[in-house]
Amino acid sequence: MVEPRGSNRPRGPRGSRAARAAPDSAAGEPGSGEHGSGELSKGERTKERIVEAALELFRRDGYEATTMRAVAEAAGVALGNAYYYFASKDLLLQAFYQEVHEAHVAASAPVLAAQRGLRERLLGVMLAKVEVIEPYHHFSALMFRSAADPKSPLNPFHPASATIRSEGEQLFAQVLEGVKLPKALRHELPALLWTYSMGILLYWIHDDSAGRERTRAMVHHTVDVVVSCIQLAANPLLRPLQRRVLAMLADLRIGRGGA
Amino acid sequence: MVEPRGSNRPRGPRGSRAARAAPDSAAGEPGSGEHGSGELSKGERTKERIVEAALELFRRDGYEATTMRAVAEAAGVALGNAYYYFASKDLLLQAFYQEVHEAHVAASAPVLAAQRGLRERLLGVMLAKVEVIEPYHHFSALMFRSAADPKSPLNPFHPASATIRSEGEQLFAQVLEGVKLPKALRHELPALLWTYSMGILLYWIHDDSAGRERTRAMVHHTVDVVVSCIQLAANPLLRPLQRRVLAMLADLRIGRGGA
DNA sequence: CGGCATTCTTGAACGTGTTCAAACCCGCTC
DNA sequence: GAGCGGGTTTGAACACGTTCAAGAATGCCG
Repeated sequence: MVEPRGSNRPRGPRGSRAARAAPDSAAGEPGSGEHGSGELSKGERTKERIVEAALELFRRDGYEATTMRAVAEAAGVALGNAYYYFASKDLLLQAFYQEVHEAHVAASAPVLAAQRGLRERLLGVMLAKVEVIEPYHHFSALMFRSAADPKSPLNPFHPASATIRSEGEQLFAQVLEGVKLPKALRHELPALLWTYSMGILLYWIHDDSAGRERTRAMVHHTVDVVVSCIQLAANPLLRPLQRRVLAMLADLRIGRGGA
Repeated sequence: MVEPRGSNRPRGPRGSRAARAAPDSAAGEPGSGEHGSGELSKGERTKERIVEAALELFRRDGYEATTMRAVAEAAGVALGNAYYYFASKDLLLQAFYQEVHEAHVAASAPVLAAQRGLRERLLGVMLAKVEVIEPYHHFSALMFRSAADPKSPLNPFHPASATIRSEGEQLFAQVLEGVKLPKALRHELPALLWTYSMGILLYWIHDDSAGRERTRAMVHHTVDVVVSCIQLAANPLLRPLQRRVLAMLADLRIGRGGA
């Protein structure tokens, strides 16, 4: 669909190739099928080492300051080997997102267990997010840099990021669990809230206030607004507006792959 | 405020320096003060040549495929000289944005002259935007890539982009001219509409439909929604929501430099 | 064991954006 | 003219992300 990338840029001799081997995304956990070898295969162990080295260096030095050479060295492999498992440095970031997301889910669990009201649940989850990502503020800008580029596998609409995006939406679906909602919205809200959280992230990235106070304030405000909007959606006075918004969302979904 | 960038990355010998000379942003047009020499100074002419070469190559080959070496050669200067005038390749893009924005203003003029209703004016201006940027779709992603990075001078909140952003808001202020509005919003709307247009841009970037039809449809829908919201804002029933939104916006403005 | 295929690994090489110290130019004053 | 000084220009050099052809390891079948 998108042309395979190397068409305008001048190349060396013979610029073929397209998809790498990429021993990735096997069905389930390792150690399931095959001839039950004890644990991870050799390649998988190497991949693991590379991810770990990368995450550690990212955390310590930031994304830009971490070179692929440093990652390779820290993982005890040759430079080219890192590229065998991760076709680009950006792709290494995906591992990072995954980790952050899992931490976020974990941090949200207590809130979701304790609170019943929409406002409290949403607020708790959003504040948990801000909490969780705080240690990475110094380099998280990068998320958006390539996230906005349609050609980058990191943008949330790229197939490669589909899982992580849908996991994000899932979390917001949990936020809505047990909450009374206008039924026209029930379907749309998880994706909308996920988008909203991306907006907060964008604000957060630009926020250099101490302790990220401004982002926290913003979360309080916007959660109020969002919850108000959701509740107002039931009001018959707003029916025409609601119709418009739903029509827009329907169109939006045609554009993407949207499940 | 933001540390001057070269603190973690390993450097060659002596990594001092901070601000370049950058013979830029003189008060008015050239040829005003000084001993009235005919026209542009030598340096200004060189700078001009570099911009022109860059824009042409960007248009022809896209941003990534255009190398600084190619720009320099096309401008008839040495590589290093391009960096004397533009501290980075990104900064060259700014010249491009400027050009696009001026084209957008020009394309909007007829609409603003002819239409009186808010919906028509906003719709016309937004469609004009989509029209104007269409030729650059193949590489405009880059706008957002660095636009989202707080450290990049291209992000709209960076001082270096302040002028171009405020020019954008100005255009939307024109859209509102002669339109009846809830006066609480009058102040906020230009910036909000500009933000809205950025959102559309983001959609547009990801839109690979033929003739960018989907974006156009999106514009129609969202303009409807936006106009509805503005009109509803006057409704007393929504006063509490309105108050919340305004409080949020106030907070938002503290964060930025916002005029 | 000997071949063969597949997966994994290597490191040199390429092209890129960017930096820097040294030169060049040009108008000025002695 | 000689010397000075600041704006301008140069091109080599650097570090980086990425590619690639070639080589090891490993597994598999006879």
